[in-house]
Amino acid sequence: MVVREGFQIDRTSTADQAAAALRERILGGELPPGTALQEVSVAEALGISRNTLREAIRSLVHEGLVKHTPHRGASVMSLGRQDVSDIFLVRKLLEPTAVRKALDLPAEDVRELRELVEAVNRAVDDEDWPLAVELDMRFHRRLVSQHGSERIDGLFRTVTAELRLALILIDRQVSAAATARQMARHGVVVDLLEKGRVEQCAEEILDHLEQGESRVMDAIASSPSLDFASGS
Amino acid sequence: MVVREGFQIDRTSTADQAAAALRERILGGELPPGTALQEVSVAEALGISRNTLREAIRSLVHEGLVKHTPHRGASVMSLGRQDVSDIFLVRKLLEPTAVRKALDLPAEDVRELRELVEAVNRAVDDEDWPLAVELDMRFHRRLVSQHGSERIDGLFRTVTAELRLALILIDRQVSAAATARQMARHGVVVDLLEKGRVEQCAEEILDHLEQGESRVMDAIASSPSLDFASGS
DNA sequence: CGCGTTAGATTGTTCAACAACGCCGAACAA
DNA sequence: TTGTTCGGCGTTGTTGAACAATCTAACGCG
Repeated sequence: MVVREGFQIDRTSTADQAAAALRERILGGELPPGTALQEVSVAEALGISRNTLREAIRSLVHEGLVKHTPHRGASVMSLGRQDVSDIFLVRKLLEPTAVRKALDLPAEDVRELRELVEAVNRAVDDEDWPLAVELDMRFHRRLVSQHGSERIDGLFRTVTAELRLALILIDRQVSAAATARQMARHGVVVDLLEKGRVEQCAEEILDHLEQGESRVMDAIASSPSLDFASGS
Repeated sequence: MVVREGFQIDRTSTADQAAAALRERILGGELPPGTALQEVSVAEALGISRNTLREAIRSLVHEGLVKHTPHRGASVMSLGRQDVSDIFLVRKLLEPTAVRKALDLPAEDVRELRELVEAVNRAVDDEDWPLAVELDMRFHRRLVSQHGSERIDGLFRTVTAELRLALILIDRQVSAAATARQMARHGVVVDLLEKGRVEQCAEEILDHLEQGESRVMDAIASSPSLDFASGS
């Protein structure tokens, strides 16, 4: 708690560290959706005080990763159809418009995107799914950053984080082939972008998203988790 | 604290109540941008514990109304050019696209919008500026809600709240005539919307926003507040 | 005048206690 | 059996005090 790790000093509050730790555990698949977060036990497990944990949890609630019911405690958010639909609504608005703003994209940005695509492909080849998902989302984040707005980036970041909540449940339900085919389309997007065929690129992304949405929806439908879990 | 007001029971945590109280004071103009929020004094003023206040403040930080610097405390956020630009970037993305989605708008929604426009006009006639701003933003919120996404509504809500942070500084700097002319355009928007001239309506809104942005920018330029106050 | 040092104030975090509330089972009545 | 009421028990909500870590500003010194 008071220890300095290595050489670099700490500069982040323990509450934020705790939030980060929980976020990692949630997005990593330990603490699956629906898991209750009991204050005393979690605080003890993280080695922090109950009050500090409370602050951390409040952050995660704002990020949409944790659901809080008064006097009933906090639990890892579990998404229903409605949430997934909402999330993809956001993506279908943000990503195509981002591409449209990416006309005359600097060469450096194109290179960066291409590197991400290759990284994703490598991860898919290695069948390292968690990494593939992580890189995939980083790619999309990079696209959305073309809007040039912190706030939009923020929304997109939380939205992708929430989506991962759904993805961890279905990671292995989904066939490898379908995933690979899906990921391969990123290359097409960058190609179109480089050639300035913006409108066509937007179409491509939209279709990409539609497919992604229906795949997640299907997976949720065949999942044991409740649909109405996310609250009325 | 433990008292039940009237008959209806409380159902909201004191931290949330405190956050709401602070939000109101901030948006209302007491606690102008830059005001330091000392934990002990504020907690005492609100009649709550320091720990509870901390939770409230963390909420406001997430909403963008309060800025927090480690070991230096929290203060009411003060927006710079960059923030205003960012906020209008978001609005210029969200509002025109919302209108485009509002094709074949139900009659009831149109009526609701029209009522809001009239309410705004009434407030302008009465020169009740705080109310006018409030209603103006409610009108825009209603537009954005056409996206049909909770999360987009959430982003827009925080963004408009932040904008009010800038507006309270310039409320009275701005000429009444210009404000009135600006607000009057809402009627045009609804008219176009009702006639289904969606594209033209989007243009109208975009122009409306451009004008609003430059007006806020001008006001900030001639304001004593620092531009770089929002942090690097 | 510049600069390190120290003292005071403020924030970060913990701990222990109590109040308020939800959950669950036992006792009881219909 | 079914339904209701009543406590007990565990958890959350909130408080107050305490200490550690850090920032700020005034002071004194060269």
